Amino acid sequence: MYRSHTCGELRIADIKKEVTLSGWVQTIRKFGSITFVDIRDRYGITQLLFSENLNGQLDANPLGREFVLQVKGTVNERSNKNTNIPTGEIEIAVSEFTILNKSAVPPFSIQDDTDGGDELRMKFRFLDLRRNIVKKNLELRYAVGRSTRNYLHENNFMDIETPFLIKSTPEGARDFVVPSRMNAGQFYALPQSPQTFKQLLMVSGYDRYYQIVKCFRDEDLRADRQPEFTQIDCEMSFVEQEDILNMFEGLVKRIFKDVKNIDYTDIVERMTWEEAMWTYGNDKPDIRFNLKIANLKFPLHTFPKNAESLDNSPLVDGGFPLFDDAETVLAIAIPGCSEYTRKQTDELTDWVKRPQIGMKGLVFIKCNADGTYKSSVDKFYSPEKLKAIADAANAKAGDLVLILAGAEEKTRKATSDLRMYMGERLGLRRADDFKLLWVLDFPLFEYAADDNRWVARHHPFTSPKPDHIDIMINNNPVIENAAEYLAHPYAGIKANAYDMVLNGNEIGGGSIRIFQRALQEKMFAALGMDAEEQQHKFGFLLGAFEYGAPPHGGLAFGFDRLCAI
RNA sequence: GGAUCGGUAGUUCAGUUGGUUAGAAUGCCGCCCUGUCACGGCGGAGGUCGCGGGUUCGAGUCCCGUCCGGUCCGCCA
Repeated sequence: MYRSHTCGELRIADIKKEVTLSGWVQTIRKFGSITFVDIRDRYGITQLLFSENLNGQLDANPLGREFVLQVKGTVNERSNKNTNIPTGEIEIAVSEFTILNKSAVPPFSIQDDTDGGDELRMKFRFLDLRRNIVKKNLELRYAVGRSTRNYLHENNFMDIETPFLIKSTPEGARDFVVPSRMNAGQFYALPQSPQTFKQLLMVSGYDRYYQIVKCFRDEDLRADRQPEFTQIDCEMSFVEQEDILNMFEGLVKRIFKDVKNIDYTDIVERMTWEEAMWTYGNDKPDIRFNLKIANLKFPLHTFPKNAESLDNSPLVDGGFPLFDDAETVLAIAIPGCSEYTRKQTDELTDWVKRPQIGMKGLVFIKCNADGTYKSSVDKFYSPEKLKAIADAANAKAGDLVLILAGAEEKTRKATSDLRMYMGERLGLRRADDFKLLWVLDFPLFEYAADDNRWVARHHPFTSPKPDHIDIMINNNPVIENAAEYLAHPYAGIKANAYDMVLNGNEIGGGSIRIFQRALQEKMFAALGMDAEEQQHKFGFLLGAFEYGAPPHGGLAFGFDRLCAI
């Protein structure tokens, strides 16, 4: 852990040189008249050797760990004293030293493999930041930012700052607010994203804009979500979806090259949102591994629309009440796991029953190597039927078929989680493997059952697919019966919106925007805003659209998440 | 707002069915060791068991309340 091959910028070639250096002392080991001290500076850790006559002076100082030392000395080549073989490392034989400052005993060990817990390290963040591993993260973040700026600059994007103390545009997350001194009782909002500003910049003719910018959303935390985060925010004019996809997969490939020296030469895969939900149960699938989901019963509302009728379902004749009553039955064939023991299948059952997943149980079919089938539902199904189900799940001999049944949304999410868990368990989610994916054609609207109204899935400035605009304009958004919202025309309207997914993480998303006042008004109306409210909240944008707003679109990457991955 | 797990030495944690003086590792302090590098050896200091109340002959352990932290759901245009 403390081994170093360099000292500052010194190399083996610098042996015998006289040097001066300063740093934090991390460990001290004494052997009679010799003392070894590991000193850490911005380049790494180097060992100092204090000889007999200096030892006393060092000894005379009651030193805590992590005090600051400046030393003068000579660079030595380190060797194994028994064999006299050089180790390829260097050390400084100290001739003179000054203690620049002393330190209290640190509350945790300042090493890569620290004993400090999260809370303690955050309290003493300034000590945590001394750790090499944390410094490496900041360096990586800097490199990603630099690479981004270089790429966007070379592609004629311009970095333009937008204001932080702004008018609240309440839609979506809760705003952070700042009290105004000038207008007592009134508040500024902090931007949730520079969305409307960058659209105004497009109207102004700055047709390639970007900004690496802080955004603020006053929502509860998650492991990968913070109230204050950074976006790579971009917007372009006179473009279509295809232009955006090409430009920004170029950015991510460039970051891979600059930061990790990875040549991402594969074609970035694309799939529609419906396909992603159907095949992976998730709008941000990890496509590093297969384990696709088979839909044994009801589809995600008619997708794929004309592929197979429900009569072809292996479950159509019934026989097992749990499946017969379920809205959705989903299966995953796990290759080569038919030999799972009772203990292992029980483990999986317990896993899906955890509160986080919340399923009541797990049905499995073992597709034995000899062509027979053994399942947890043997008493409900004939061997022929089991074979039909296994075939529908694309299982081969030697596979284990896992089946979940229940309400559509919950079951699909649980199956998706189970897929990720099995991928992890089988070692298919390799950390050195990177797979990019565009998910396209998201629904424009989402139904908020609590409020009995439509909300924008992406944001209210997102343009519908061109051939869906008519549907939107010619239908009333009001739903009479909440239970039948899926029959409403709005449920089928797709957006010109896209997400970039990396290894199962949403790293960026965006859309082609609405740029005509009439359509934007229709969109606001569909979300339940009357003319007065529209004018009050978004009058500035609607007004701007009247002055020759160009077609435009863009996207934003989650900078922190991208760096984390 | 809801569910769930946790809080014990500086730190990371163990602590059985409620039962003697609450332990380990590491860190810290002292002594020993002339090439260590997760050094080694010997010794020592270090605890309001988050806080408050209750049950009991007896509470780190059981119950109630409360505070703090993690994870998940809601939420995240």
